[in-house]
Amino acid sequence: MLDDRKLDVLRAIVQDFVSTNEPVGSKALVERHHLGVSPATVRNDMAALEEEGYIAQPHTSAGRVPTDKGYRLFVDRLSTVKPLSSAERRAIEQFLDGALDLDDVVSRTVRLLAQLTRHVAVVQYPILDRSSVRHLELIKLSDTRLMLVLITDTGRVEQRQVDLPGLIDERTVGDLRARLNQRIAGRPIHDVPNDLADLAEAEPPATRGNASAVIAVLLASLVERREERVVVGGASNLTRLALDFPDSVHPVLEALEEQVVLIRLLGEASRPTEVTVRIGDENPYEGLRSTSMVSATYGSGSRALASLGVLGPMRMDYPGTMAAVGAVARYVGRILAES
Amino acid sequence: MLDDRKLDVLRAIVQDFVSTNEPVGSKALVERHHLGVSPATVRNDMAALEEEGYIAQPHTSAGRVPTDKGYRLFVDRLSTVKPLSSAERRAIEQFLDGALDLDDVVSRTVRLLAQLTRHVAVVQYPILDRSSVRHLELIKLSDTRLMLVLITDTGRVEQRQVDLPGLIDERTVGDLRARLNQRIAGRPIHDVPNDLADLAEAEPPATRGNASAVIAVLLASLVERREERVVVGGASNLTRLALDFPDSVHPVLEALEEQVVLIRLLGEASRPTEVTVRIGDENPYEGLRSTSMVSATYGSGSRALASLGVLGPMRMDYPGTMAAVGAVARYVGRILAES
DNA sequence: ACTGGCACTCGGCCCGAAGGAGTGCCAGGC
DNA sequence: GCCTGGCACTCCTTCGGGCCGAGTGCCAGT
Repeated sequence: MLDDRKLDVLRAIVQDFVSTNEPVGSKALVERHHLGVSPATVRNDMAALEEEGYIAQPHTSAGRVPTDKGYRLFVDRLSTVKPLSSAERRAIEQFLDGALDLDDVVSRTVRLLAQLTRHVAVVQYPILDRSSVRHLELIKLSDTRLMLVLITDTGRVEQRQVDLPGLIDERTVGDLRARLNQRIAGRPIHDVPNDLADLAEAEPPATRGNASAVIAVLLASLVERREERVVVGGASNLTRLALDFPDSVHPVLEALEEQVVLIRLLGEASRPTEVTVRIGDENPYEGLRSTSMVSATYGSGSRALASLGVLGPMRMDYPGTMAAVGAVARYVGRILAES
Repeated sequence: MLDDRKLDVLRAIVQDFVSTNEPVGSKALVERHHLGVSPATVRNDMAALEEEGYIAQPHTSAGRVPTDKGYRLFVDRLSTVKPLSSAERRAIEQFLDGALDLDDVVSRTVRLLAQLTRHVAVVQYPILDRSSVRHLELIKLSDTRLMLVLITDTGRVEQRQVDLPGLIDERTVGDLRARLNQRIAGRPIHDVPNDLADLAEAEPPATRGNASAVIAVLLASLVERREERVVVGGASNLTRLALDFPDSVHPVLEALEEQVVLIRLLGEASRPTEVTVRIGDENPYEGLRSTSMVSATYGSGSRALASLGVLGPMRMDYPGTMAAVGAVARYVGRILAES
């Protein structure tokens, strides 16, 4: 049905359309790519490709434009990996190497991705549930109030205030801190609820109320932020390519403000370091029907921590973008593993 | 020069233009506002206002549009404070009351402001330099490595890793922690460098190297982030009003990504709770020449912590926006004072 | 000092013509 | 049987001209 030449034609159409943003015609195609056949032949192939739904005409007497399905085929079978230039490699290292803490890693990564791909970048914080406890700190604010600070091995810091049912002194705070850390330091957050299940009961009656209050707040903090955080950057890249969004960029910008949507999009990415592409109507969210998202999961070692990616028009340089997103994801994973 | 009626005319022009986004003519003016004079008279007034630079014509035979100077006069002398509706008041309380920690306060504030004003919201984190130390925590990661966590009274948490020149044990870490906190807990960050100036020297020789390393990192962390953090939200409001930006929204979006620009804009706001308006070309930044920023400083008590505000087209509802920004700033200040 | 009247200006919109890119199809050649 | 050159056709885009109407500035009159 689709012989090699037809696939070549499709590839050429995608490449030309991506670079010119204009429907590409048969004549222009044979001029710019050495297909070895005449425009008339190409026209026949195009008709076949259109029949199969890989390309479409904006109107009669216009050239062809790839459809979502066409881009999909291109990404799956027709594109070759484009290695990063050494300049890009260097940019990644220089950009990320001086990061001070997790916030800094994330914000630098967003800027880096946006600059590298010239699209909108989206970076998710390491998912709490996939991290481990590094340390739990209790700070006495007053006789009935503590501040609880949870630090994870990925560098996330969560803090909460705890109102205690009874009075507490420094000594007891210290004891409680020691006991809690003994139980949960180094443990996956996922297991913490279990680890602490019986701790309050084992506590001497005098301090049991306070201990329970602390544990309750701690456990609550682990689920509250289950809706994880994402950071977005490079939104001005949208307006640079405004022509590519038929219904204007407004719905896209709106989608970018819906954390939930972004998290869901990123969340569906696959295995660590593998790059996922979601094209046009493969997108679950209405406002993103004319966009593509290229994402990858980053992690330290074999542990997937969270995902990052970029969002752009369907007409994008898939090989280049995929290479950049993949490289950044790998590098971020490495940095987080080190710290 | 500008008698009362001319000012009335200017006020009417601003109000009409803000609500219709069309140059307003003399006839429409007398119809919609009971000025008590004929269109011809209004035309004379308009000519005078144009002479003085308060209004302008997009082209001959078009109505008049306020200039930057016209908006300025309107804001300074012609607008009356618009009290918030009770629904808005309630929205502010409901939105901000459940905030868990500082990150949460900031992100909720951004969303609240964007929703309330329907413009782009910008919120700055409390400036480190204006906060005080609540607690400094040292966590031993390995024999030569500590994590340093600084918690301020405004809820900011800064963390850094410290590589030590020598070995260290838990006991020494505890001692150092205690000594540091004794010196700086409760102190304004501003004074910390002074407070710690002689601490390293007073340290016993055996631990002096490590103590110096910790102090160095701590002091560095206080200046590194001197470029303070801001959070932006509601960018989709820009495209909703795309018509209002002659050169498209692109430069505005770009400016929004320049943290430095935003910080500078916010930083020039005035005294706590007072609302500042910067209109069009009063803006120091090129890309924001066709926007207005309404900002206010928030603080706890009399202490100014940082600023927040919204950015929108010059054609905005100044009284309403100013009221909203002011109210939110006051409320945020109150919340931070409580915690 | 205000008003009604009037000539004038100029952008927006509609329309039709010209131009051009691209297609589909067909008949002929390798 | 597949490819090619040729040709008629479609339809978007661009451009120019003419009409319309909103709005102005000015002037003479009250």
